[in-house]
Amino acid sequence: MNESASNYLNALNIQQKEAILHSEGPLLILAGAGSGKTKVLTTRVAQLIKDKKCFGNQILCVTFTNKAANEMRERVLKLTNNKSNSIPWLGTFHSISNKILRKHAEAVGLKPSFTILDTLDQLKLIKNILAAENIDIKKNPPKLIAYLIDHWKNKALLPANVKINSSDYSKINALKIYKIYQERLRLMNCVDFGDLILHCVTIFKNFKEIQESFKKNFKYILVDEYQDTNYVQNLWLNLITNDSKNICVVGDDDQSIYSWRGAEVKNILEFEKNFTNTKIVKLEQNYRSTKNIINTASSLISNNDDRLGKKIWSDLKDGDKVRVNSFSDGRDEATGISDIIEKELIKYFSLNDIAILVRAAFQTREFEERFIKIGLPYRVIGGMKFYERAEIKDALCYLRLIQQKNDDLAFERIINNPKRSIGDSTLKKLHDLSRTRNKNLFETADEILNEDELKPKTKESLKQFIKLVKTWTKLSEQLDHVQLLERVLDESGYTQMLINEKSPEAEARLENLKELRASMKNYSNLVEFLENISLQTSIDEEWEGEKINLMTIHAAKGLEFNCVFLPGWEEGLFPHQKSIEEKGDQAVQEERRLAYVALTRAKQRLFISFANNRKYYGNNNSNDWMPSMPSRFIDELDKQYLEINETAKDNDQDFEFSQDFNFMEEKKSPGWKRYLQEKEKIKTINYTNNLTNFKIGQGVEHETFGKGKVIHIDGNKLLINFKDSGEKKVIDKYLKQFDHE
DNA sequence: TAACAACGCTTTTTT
DNA sequence: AGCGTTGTTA
Repeated sequence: MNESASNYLNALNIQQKEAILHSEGPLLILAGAGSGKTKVLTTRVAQLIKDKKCFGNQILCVTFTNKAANEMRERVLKLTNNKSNSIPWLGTFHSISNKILRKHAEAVGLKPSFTILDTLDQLKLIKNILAAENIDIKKNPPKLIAYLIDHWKNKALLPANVKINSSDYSKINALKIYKIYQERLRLMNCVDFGDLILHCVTIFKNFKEIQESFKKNFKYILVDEYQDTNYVQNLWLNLITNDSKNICVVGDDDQSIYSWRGAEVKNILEFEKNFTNTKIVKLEQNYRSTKNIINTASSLISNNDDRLGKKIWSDLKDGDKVRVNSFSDGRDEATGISDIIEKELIKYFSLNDIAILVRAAFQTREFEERFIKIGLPYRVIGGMKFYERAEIKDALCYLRLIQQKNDDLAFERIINNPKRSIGDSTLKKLHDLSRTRNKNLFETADEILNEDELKPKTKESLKQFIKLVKTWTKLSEQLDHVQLLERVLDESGYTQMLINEKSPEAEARLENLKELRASMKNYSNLVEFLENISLQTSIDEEWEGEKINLMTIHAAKGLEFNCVFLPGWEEGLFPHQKSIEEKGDQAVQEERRLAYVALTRAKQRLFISFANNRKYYGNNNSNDWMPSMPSRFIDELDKQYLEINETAKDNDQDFEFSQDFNFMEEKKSPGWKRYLQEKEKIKTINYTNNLTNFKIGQGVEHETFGKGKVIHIDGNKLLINFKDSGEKKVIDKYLKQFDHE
């Protein structure tokens, strides 16, 4: 062992060392939140290479997200001083499967240049099939069918293997669609996310020599976030694991939050039954959070059953108590949190150290509005995916069609975009003809230019389009992919269409297309670009700059922040109503694990909050407030680690968070009465707030911005011209009168 | 065919 | 409030 290797081993605790040095045979690492599991995994990989147990390309290392994979790659390379291509098989299940499938596409009847469809393409395809089969779209919602297909794939079930035991019509229809769907995918040379993995499994099962070559190559296997693997992923792993059984999985049953995607905690619970002589290592020391945070999180998760029973502990200081705040409504919550950030945190922490983690994506909106208003920079992580934007998809579909004429979905998307007077009726005709002639849409369109199927005007328009695509196809052999895109956007009239629009949105779209061009330069040719773009979540999430982080709890998995805000801890939102309706107590337990993940993201400061009223669906009528109750999870937190602030409820000293949950039925319950009282009070507050006492031209003073003058009034929001900090919008309650000379 | 109004549904979480 | 689907009109 060389010097630097022993150095980095010294920085580890006993269990961590144990996990790293136990290189042979099955190993299960139960790693609590913040227990240094990434460190263990990266060090383990580095150690295998340094000890010459194998080459970097003989290690299969599977992570859950691209972000995690990139981070691991960086850290391993740092430890081994190696080149970036030295661990080629480090990636997500999907990206590794993609790589395998490109090599062996023919084994499942595909060409290596297959396209990966995203969720929207999938849905569109299902809709098309439903239309062609004359199946009622209302009785058979495409989304439900997509969901069922996904579930079957997660269970490794091809159409022929699906068993439906009841006379469940929606499932019978869905299965029928599934069959056609798979045929269509093959004809278009496309796969969906689920196929990436399932096709690999099929190949491993049907082609022993291919399976053997991988089994032989992968001397060591490592799997991160094992608690979130589903049946087909686990099967995939088993098929690729060789007789030496050098498989090391890392997971935390308390952090299993993807059962809705087919994840089976069973995999981690039964790992030792599957592999005899499994070595189990528990990492229980938390290096991330203060004692108060860890103890709060532990008290919550202890309410779950069926745990493997880790006891995580922290050696760090107690730290501040976890704060629980109550607000009158969602907007108030956003205001309150931004106040805490400005008044308490900004002095000690970078904005990058601050995160707001929400249960559902729509919750970020109120915070965005607030931050825009007061001028605090923020970033939303994992929001709109770059390649999902309409203009990007349009551009990609042009390229997809150029590269692969049988991509009907691409054809359909761009045929009338920009408008070419080729509308629904023409498209319907094309679809029908293509089905009877057994040709793809492009071929069919090309063919009927010589026939009398279409009106002359439509025919001419279609002719122009076909001609353009053919020209681009020829050009694609001479030009590089970036130049090709430029030609396409130009000659198709797409750019001109956006320029003509003259709206800010159109300008943003043009900007996005520029960004697309820039990102294409990272790939050497069109095929390579198209092969990889679909698996890219977004074009390198910009982490640069000083910004507050906004994201869902799911997206925050694996991350940590000094200061964490957890808003919206209300019954119905968290735990979410839908999840409870679907799966009852099992779902509540998963929601609780999600809450546990949320709590354990925090290193130093943790703020939980709930609002007494929340508006859903962006309803602006003041009477459409949904009354909300504090989440049961707040009740489950051990109070000795909390500091509770009932800012919106100062009249009720012995207020308890646990209110009567079924208040709808029992309207005379104390909880209901209290709610009515609160509602009255909130109305009063809002009323007085809207009538501000300040007048335009008046001198005012603000705690942080100093002195200034009122220049505009909008309800209780005032635009102030501050002497030192310029124009800012503030709410009147933060202003004092200041009579200037 | 395209442009526009009306309507109803939505929001759980994602590779 | 925002989107997609449906209906109406030029």
